[in-house]
Parts: sequence; C-alpha cells; structure tokens
Amino acid sequence: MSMSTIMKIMIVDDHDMVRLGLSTYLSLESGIEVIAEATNGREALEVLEGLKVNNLPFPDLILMDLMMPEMDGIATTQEAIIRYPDMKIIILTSFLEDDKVMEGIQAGAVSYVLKSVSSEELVYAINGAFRGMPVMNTEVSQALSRGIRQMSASKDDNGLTVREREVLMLIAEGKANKEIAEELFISIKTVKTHVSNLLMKLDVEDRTQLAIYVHRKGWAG
Amino acid sequence: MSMSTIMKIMIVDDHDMVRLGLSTYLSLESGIEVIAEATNGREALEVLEGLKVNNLPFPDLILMDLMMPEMDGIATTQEAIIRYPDMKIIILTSFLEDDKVMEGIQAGAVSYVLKSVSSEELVYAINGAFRGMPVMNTEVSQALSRGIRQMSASKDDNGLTVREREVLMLIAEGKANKEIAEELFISIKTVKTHVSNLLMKLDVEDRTQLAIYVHRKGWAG
DNA sequence: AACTTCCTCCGCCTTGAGACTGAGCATGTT
DNA sequence: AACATGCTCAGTCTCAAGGCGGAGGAAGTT
Repeated sequence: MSMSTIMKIMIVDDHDMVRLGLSTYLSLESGIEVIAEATNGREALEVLEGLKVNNLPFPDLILMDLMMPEMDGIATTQEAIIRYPDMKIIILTSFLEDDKVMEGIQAGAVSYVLKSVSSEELVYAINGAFRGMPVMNTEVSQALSRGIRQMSASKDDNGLTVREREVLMLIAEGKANKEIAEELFISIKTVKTHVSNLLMKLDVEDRTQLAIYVHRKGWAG
Repeated sequence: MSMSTIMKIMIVDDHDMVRLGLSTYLSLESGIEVIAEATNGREALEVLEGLKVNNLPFPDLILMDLMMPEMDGIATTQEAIIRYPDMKIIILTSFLEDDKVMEGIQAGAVSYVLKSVSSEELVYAINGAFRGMPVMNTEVSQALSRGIRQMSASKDDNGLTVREREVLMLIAEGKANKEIAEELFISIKTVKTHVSNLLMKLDVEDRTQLAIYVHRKGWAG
C-alpha cells in the first residue's frame, strides 16, 4: 500500500491502554502517524484548537471513542465536523447500539467501527476513510439499516405524544398512577387514559412491561 | 525494577485492539513477556490446557477481561484458579460494578483493575500481583468496601432464595403471576407469597419496581 | 367550516396485585 | 427432640390497574 502522503491521526479515548495500544500499534503501520491524543471530547477540541492556532501538524482523521467522561463521542464529532469540515472521523466503540450508529453517522462520522474488529480491519477502515470510502463492519451496517427501517416505518419514534412519553418515563421510574397524576398536575383518570394508549401503541400488556421496554431501550439510567 | 525472573503473561480479551495494544505495549516493558492470548474464556482454558500438556511456557499471570462472548471473565477465573492454583489473575474491565468486583475477588482474582488506569499503573499492578501484593484502583477498593458493607448488612446478597430469584427474573421479563405459576408449576398463591417476600426483601412497592430493580442491576438482557 | 390530533376528564366494571394470617411438609442444624 | 428455613397452599380483603364508552376544549390542518 504505497501512499505518497502520510496519514496523520488523532486518538480520542478515555482508556489509557486503548489509546496507548492503538498508537503503539498504528505507529508501526507504514503511512500512519499518530500525532495527537486526548482522553475525552472536551480535551480533544482543545487540543485541535491548540494545533490550529500554533500552526502545528493537524490530524487528517480521528479515531473517536463513544463513551467518554466530560463530553461523549457523538457531541464531539458534531462539534469537530463543524469546526474542521475536511477532517475525517471514525467512531470506535465497544458496543453496537442501533440508535448510536444513526447518531454517529448523522453527527458526521464517516465510519463506525466496533472495537471487536481485527487490527487489520481497522487499518483497512482507516485507509478507506482517508480516501473517502467509508468502511464498516457488517454488524454495524446491519444495525444502520435496521435503524433506517425503523425510522421510515414508524415516523420519528413510536408515534408517542409528548404527554405519553412523560407518563412512560414516570412509569419506568416505578411511579404509581396516583403519583404520576400529582407530578403532572392531572387527574388519575387522565393518567389511566395515557397508560392505556401507551399499552396499545407499544403493544404490551401492563405497566411493568412498559417499564421493561424503556429500560431495554436504554432510555433510563 | 530489576527482577531476576521474567513475568510470563497471558492476555484474554475479545477486543482485538485491546489485546494487541496491550501486548505491544507490555512487551516493551522489561521483565514482561506476553506468551499467550485468547479472545474469550473458553478459548483461554483451551490454550492453557494446550500449553500444559505440551510442556510449553506457562503464564504466571493472566490479564482477564470481564465481558466476553462464550464464557465471561468471572467464570473463567473460577475455573482457571481451580485448575492452576499458582497462576495469578488480574481482572481488567471497563466498568465499575460493585457486585462484579466482589464476584471477581471471590472467584480468585488477585486484583481488579479498571481499563481507565494509566499504563504505568497497570505495570505496577502486574508487578504487585506477581509478588502477591494485590493492587487496585482507589475506585475499585471503594467499590469493594461498599460491597462488603452491603454484604455484612444484608446477609449474603439480598437474602433471596433460589425460588425467589426465579420469580424475580420472570417478573423482570414482564410475566404476570398466572404465567409465572404455570412456568414454575406452582399455584398463583405461592407466586404471590414469593412476590410479597421479594417486595419486602428488596424494599420496593410493586412488581414494576422489581422489574426496574433487576434491569438497573444489569441482571437482564 | 370541517376535520384531526392532543389533552383532559367522567362513570362503570372486571380483574389482578398485594397485604395479612395461618398452616403443612421436607430439609438440615443444633 | 427442638428449631429454623424454604417451598408450598389457602382464605379473605382492599385497592390499584386497566378496559370500555363517552365527551369537551384547544390547536393546527385542509
């Protein structure tokens, strides 16, 4: 793989050992040079700004972790793409969550790669991203298509109204109808109406299953 | 740090890049040699057995990830410690969960280290473990003491019996009492008794909160 | 003006959930 | 033998949950 230019890469990950391992390994690859690192999103933006104003070598591509303290990968990607539009970003994460894949791509990442890929695949993805040819695992692309299908199939979410979503969240916190009524300043009757609508719309049988639904979706802490 | 002997290490992690990064980095450390790798627990045990029967160099210490396909770090640690009692195991994980720390230590791991530690700290932990001096992050030791406090406060876990835990899990799947009764071949009355006991023991008000409890604990998929 | 959607609320009714009390049986412990 | 624990089941009772049908007002759409 003879590329005339050297790819300058930045690694953003809160795990010291992932960062160190990646940079150690990637530095051995010909054509790749790790020129910057950061442990979270905020730091990454600061580092980038520092490189910019001091006219130092600027990364062509960022390997960005999703879950980080201070500022996560999605938000950082969004911000970074706005500030430096010609910089590529590959989101690198441990988990496959359909929603996150969508968000990541929407935020402007060219690629979304699971940490479980082999190191060869990662290098391949980096090379691809550098040339504007996004590469992603088959699992990721499947997740993406699932996400798109869900999106087009069910409008924006599930067709839940604002009020219904509020009630749903309170149910997911274990609140009883009476408590929900007091919290939302409405009558128990109204709460029951919303609950019935939720049961119908989400196609489940009782409030316990509603709570489980929310937690499975990862909407709750 | 001049040690006469070289520490032979095995790395067990399903993430190619963690494994590769770690081994690349640790190999640069004097006194540490990475002699084996595996991508999950089952594979790790197979590799160890292979080394044993062929009289090949055997690891003094394993860096073991917690969350892995096939067989997780806890189960693998338990099994490995039984088969090779003089081998040390350091559990290496992304997450801090009080329960898991307890389980890990109980399983026989000498140390429990977060992946967020710096690489120097990791080397320090490895050296410590090698000499029988367990090292762990302050966060981890805090989690451990929390776990112990809970333990002494509330018997062993929550004091749940086998049957109660079965009922709890079915509730967390959204099953009604009747369904649970049929699934466990007991009467609804008995299910109700178990549910009442669960509500009392876990100090919550209804089955929905039981389901939420389980999901928050991460006991459900 | 007609229509739809959302939020609100009512009464009536059935059923499931859960509390309380009490009890039989098997196991293992002291 | 006495005791504790876990699993089982029963009856009774209260109340929250949820279905069903109806309805009014606010807001935006066609």
